[in-house]
Amino acid sequence: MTKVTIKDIAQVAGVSHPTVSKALNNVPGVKEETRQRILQIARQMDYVPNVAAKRLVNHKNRSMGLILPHAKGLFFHHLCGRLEEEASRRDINVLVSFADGRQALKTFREHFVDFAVGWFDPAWLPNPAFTKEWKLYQGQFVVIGGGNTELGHVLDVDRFYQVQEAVKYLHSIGHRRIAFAGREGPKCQGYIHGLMDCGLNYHPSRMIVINSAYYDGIARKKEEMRHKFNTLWQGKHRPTALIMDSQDVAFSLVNTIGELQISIPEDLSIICYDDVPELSVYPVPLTVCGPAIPDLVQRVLDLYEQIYQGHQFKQPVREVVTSKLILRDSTRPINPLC
Amino acid sequence: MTKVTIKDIAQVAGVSHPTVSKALNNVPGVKEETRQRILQIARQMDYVPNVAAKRLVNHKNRSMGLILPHAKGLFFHHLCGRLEEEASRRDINVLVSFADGRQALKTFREHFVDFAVGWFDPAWLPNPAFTKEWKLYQGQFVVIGGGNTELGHVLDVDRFYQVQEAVKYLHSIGHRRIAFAGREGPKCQGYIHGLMDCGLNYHPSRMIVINSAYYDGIARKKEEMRHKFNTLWQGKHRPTALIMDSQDVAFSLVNTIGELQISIPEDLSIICYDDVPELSVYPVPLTVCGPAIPDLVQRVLDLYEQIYQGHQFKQPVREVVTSKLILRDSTRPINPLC
DNA sequence: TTGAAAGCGCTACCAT
DNA sequence: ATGGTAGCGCTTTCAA
Repeated sequence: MTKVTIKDIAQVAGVSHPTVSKALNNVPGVKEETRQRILQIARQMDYVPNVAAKRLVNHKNRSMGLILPHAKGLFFHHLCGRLEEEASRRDINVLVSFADGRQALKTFREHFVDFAVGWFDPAWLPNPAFTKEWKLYQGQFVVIGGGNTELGHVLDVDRFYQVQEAVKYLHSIGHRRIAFAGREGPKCQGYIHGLMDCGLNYHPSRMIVINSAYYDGIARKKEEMRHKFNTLWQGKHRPTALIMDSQDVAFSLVNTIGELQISIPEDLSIICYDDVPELSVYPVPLTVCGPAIPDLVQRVLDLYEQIYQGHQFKQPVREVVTSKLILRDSTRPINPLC
Repeated sequence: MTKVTIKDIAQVAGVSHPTVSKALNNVPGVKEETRQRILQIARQMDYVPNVAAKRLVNHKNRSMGLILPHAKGLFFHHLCGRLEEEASRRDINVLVSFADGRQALKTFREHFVDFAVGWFDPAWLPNPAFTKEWKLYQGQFVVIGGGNTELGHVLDVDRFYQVQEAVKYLHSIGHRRIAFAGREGPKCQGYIHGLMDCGLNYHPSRMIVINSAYYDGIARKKEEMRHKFNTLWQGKHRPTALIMDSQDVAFSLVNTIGELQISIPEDLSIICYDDVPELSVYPVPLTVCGPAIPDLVQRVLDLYEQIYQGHQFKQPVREVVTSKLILRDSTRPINPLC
């Protein structure tokens, strides 16, 4: 099964191979009659263009790489699914890499993926190795989910604001003793500022800070949370509402809460950051905040399209994807004096 | 920012470009000293090989594509993480696609990923469109997790056997009324055959068949399960043990069980298919079966290495990755007469 | 409108 | 051990 090349077609058609190339690529400068004849012969001979040869000469393609260096949990899973779905509708190839940023970019560079979308921690800062690789990377680069960088476009997610709003909402329905569980970072800050905005005191014991990292293993994390939550609940600062900073915190903590015979929302109202479908079918459907994945995907694809069309930005895009609280059954008003 | 080629390296190193090529590819015939010097220069210049040019002369690059067309849930998440980790240790680029098989293969072809690993349903059969794309695909193709195909190598997972063993285990610790919840397929069959092997009657009402598909939404699935399980539990065939066919079934069902005030394992022993870490920190750590992700990854990488070395298989690999039950707290012996 | 020639980056082959 | 040259399949001048 020997491969058919444009030279073979040229020979059969009695023309030269550049003419075949032009005909096949709809390049003007070939008589319509000749073009049709060539097209037909190509079809008959089952010609398949050699992408390697094409790519060697010209480097454009519609593709996009998603970098998820420490993707953990369901949010990223849904993000991948949605992005693939929408991108394929627009005829864009999506490849995802779970390698660290530098390595992922290098892989994309090798494999001709010329538009990269990276999800990084809010605290992320490009290190020298990354910056170097970034400079080598010829394509466009978009950071979503935060991270401070001048290197590319940024589609940020306002964690701070969203948690702040969550606090305000809880306050508006009568809660005064509001706790928070999560890692340090913008969500944590949003919690504190939310309290201040409502004229509530921030009490350190109502802040459950999770230290264990992903690689510590899930068992360790769960143990840590159970212990800390129990201390809070038995202590004198028992809250009436709790904000959790992510879906995976909810995963461990809601169980712990159940074990302690605490009812949601009767004894404790809960709001969770991360708008993933799974949280809507918890034993009690959870009120959530955080960016809507479809919105995020839409913005990324719009940006891709602009860049693909060759639009020149005077300066990198800086945009914040907002969202609103989704009320479900895990929050309820309380008598402020109770 | 112009691209660095082997000619650029050759110039700097004061050698010819074929020598650079040999040095970079570990081809014998280059003095060790020269090789080292070239390697260092290549690193300093941030050289990235042009995979298109390599492909044009039929040369492999160390890359691997993972196809996860309908990856849902945590198992795939952990699979991605582990594969990336182990592959990067061996200097293999991993790219993952969430597109359907045909589209994913096309994407890999266009991006010169020359080893594709696809996870497909056990019932999967390549359709004509897929087969056509497969023929175009230059690289090697491995199916993991099942699917019947002659097209490539198969690293199967023995769902049937694993569930069968789970039934036998439950029987061995005294259970006689064993139920199953999941989709139709090999796991389901394994359940029935397991019962038969133990001399137990298969009773249709003890089989909770889940019909709702992924895209029906998680709420629908949970509702369906709750209803069906409740019917079983209130009926005359109330089981003492239950096998769940996947992590996402557990996700909904364990909650339902809790709502019904049923204690695990006191009232009901549970075994869940899918060996993911999350199941070890459920309110009660779950006994699980199913392939160990590290084993799966190891086998894939071994196969990759063999193929990369140019090993010619007389016939496609057909292998089954086995595993054993992991006992945790969700199963307990019962008095057979109880 | 057409085609001859050059060249993309790489490896293989055969000199030296 | 090293390098010159050819060629993979294609597109792109540029001259006819």
